[in-house]
Amino acid sequence: MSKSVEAGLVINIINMQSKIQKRIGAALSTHGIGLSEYLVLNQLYIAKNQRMRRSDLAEQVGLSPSGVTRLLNPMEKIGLVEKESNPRDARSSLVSLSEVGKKITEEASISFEYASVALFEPLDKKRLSSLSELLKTVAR
Amino acid sequence: MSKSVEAGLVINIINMQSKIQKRIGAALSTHGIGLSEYLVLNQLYIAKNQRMRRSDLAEQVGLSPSGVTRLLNPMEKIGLVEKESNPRDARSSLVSLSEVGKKITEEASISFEYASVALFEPLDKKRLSSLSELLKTVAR
DNA sequence: GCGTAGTGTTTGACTTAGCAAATAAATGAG
DNA sequence: CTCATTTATTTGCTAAGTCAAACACTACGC
Repeated sequence: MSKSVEAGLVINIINMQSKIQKRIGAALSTHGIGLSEYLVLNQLYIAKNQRMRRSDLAEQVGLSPSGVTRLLNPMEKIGLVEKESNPRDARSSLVSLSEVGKKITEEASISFEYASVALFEPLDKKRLSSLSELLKTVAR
Repeated sequence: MSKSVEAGLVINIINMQSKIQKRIGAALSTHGIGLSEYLVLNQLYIAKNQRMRRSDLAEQVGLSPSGVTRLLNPMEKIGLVEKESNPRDARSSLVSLSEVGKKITEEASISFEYASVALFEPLDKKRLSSLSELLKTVAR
């Protein structure tokens, strides 16, 4: 029973993810956040007005809505993000990046960058952008 | 603050992983197993004598040793794998694939294949093998 | 307007997995 | 041989995240 290229790819991506989790997780832990927290912060950082609806956030970072609620609660408590009520629709509350959150995101991004570069060290620039291109076409 | 190619790649791989988890997880659930369980079964399937030490299994599938213990317990209970004592070293017990486990693995592999192929549908054969090649060089 | 269907978020119960400590056995120095 | 060290596994506790139900609000058909 020999495997298709696709199945091998899936296995390799799973392996990469577990490497990412370990290495990048370790890098981010020096800023007191985990990988999911970073993804949320980063998403808010690049959002218009640094403000988003929780369900959109869930969508973007690949978590369930309840996962976002549970993740955000402690982040609010330590002041990384702020909850704002939505004047347009009282069901959904908006989350925004606080000044502190913005600063932490910028600092954490540097670690994220370094760790990412280290992960792909074995590839030269050309292969790197080729890999990036290919993944981009399947990732979304 | 614009991101490096590497950082973008990491984000894309995380996105892929979450897609994989959802799609392949759904495909495997029809066989009553999850993704981690499949990875373990598959690893045993291709192992010499379809038999491995638990710590090697942990290594291969990217789990902690305790994770393997907890994953394997119910799998033993339903007869997918069997625990054997190791005559060479009584500390480590061997895990082997049962006949039932072998059958389930073969069936689940078909679903895994289909789901994997579907995930990479947007890529033609050439890009596919190119992606595979590139990932292989960084994954291990 | 008013009730029913739909949308966004939170909560309760559960699952999966990790880390560190405990346990159990092998190995090596003397 | 025996004690100390190292190696393999399991267990207690905890964290992170899921699903389904509950809750809160909006919007639409009549």
